[in-house]
Amino acid sequence: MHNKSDQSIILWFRNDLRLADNPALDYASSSLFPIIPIYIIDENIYVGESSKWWLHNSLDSLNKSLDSKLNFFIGNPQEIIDQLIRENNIYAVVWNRCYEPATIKRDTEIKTYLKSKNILVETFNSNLLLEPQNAVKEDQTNYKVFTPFYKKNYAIDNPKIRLPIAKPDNLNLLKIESLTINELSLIPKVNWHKNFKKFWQPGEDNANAVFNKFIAKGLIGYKELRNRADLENTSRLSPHLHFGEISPNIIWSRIRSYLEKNIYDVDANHFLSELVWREFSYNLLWFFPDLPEKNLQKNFDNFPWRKDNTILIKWQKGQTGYPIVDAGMRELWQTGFMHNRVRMIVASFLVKHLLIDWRCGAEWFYDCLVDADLANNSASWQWVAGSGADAAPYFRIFNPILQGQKFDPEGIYTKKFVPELKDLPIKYLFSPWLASEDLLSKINIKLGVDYPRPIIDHNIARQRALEAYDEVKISREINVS
DNA sequence: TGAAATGTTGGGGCG
DNA sequence: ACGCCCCAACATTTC
Repeated sequence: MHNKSDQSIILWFRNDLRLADNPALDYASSSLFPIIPIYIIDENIYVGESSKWWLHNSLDSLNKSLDSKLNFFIGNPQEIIDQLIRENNIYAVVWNRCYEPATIKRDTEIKTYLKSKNILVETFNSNLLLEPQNAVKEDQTNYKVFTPFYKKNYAIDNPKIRLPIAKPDNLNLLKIESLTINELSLIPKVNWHKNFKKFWQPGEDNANAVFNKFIAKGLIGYKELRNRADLENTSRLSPHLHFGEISPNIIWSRIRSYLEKNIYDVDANHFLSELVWREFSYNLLWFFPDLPEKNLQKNFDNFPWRKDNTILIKWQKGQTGYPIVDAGMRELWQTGFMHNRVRMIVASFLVKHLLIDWRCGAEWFYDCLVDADLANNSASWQWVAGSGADAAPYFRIFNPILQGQKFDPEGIYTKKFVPELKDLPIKYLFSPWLASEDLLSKINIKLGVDYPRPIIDHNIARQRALEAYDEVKISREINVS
């Protein structure tokens, strides 16, 4: 039998790779037992390629903040933890909760198992302002429309939204036999991500620096300018949030104090509403675990998607012939990220112009985005497709020419990622096929050679999409009657 | 968190 | 001076 004085506590890090405002860490540290911090690569849970790059760097950063005492493992978490409790005198296992269907199932089983072994298990909310069960309607069912969800649950002074917890000091950490970070083999072998480090610096300190920069430079004018692809008014916090390098509570409380100066500040309020969209996505995924695979609205099950891999690949590679679409897809490939407005444009283009299943787009995004997040990605794709909650109406078809003109008015963003068009006057930048042969040859562009002709005519695609969506309308009428 | 088609209005050119 | 047409400019409706 172990002595009580030998006991230690296992702190299982997951999507909470930070020290500040980390309830599980706070609990472990207050327990006064030595902490064995662990991270497990669960090979049964799919992580996108860009996310792996981020994860490696974020873990590296966390490990440094933990005096290089983070213990890495690969395999089945239950087996790994089981071995740890057999080899060590473990008082408790603690973690912060995750909300993806596969993770919920896994964690529930582990919790049951550990309890059967008489090991104390404590879990916490570190990742959401309100957990899904705590943001339901009076009849206990979940919200399907964003605005009431937001208004009823996310008043700025809602006492149910926890204030951030300070970072504990004097951590007593135990290093045990485990893998090195490089043995996790997270860095993808193909070096397409070689430039990511120019755009992104993972880790808690960097997350806070990005947030500070946003408050100082991006927040004023945010409501309108967040849509401008050529400006830097978006927060770019999404990957930091996904991996838990910063908590939504830290963001919430900071903006809350900002609002004390002017509670009606439209920019700060709009920024908070975007944070609540994240909560809404998690809520939807919680109550509809099939969200990543199945249409939330069943009448979309009969939608006549086109299966055309050649077209899909052209979209993925940024070769559609619509410069704003191609710029976005190339930004994604080169940087692991895409501006939010442009995400909507390329998604609408795939689903409505090309009539390709939103799941194909979601899969590509999930693999390419450093901020890939099952809840946000699934909910947002369904929103664009029209099959989701509070979705974009089927008839809202973005015109990729007008969207380019509106949200990249000088073409700076587009020309950055589609440099072959850098000399094309703004008048034709978003519709190069309208430029004269003469003009095109002056700037050394031959359409179809140096830059593709449009993959499909906008007006034809628009008509075709409206007709396809008619079938959804008809099947809805059948479902209703 | 649209875009296009259609409708309305009002000023100016012109017979 | 008047009515008619044209057509921006704006508003409304429809997809």
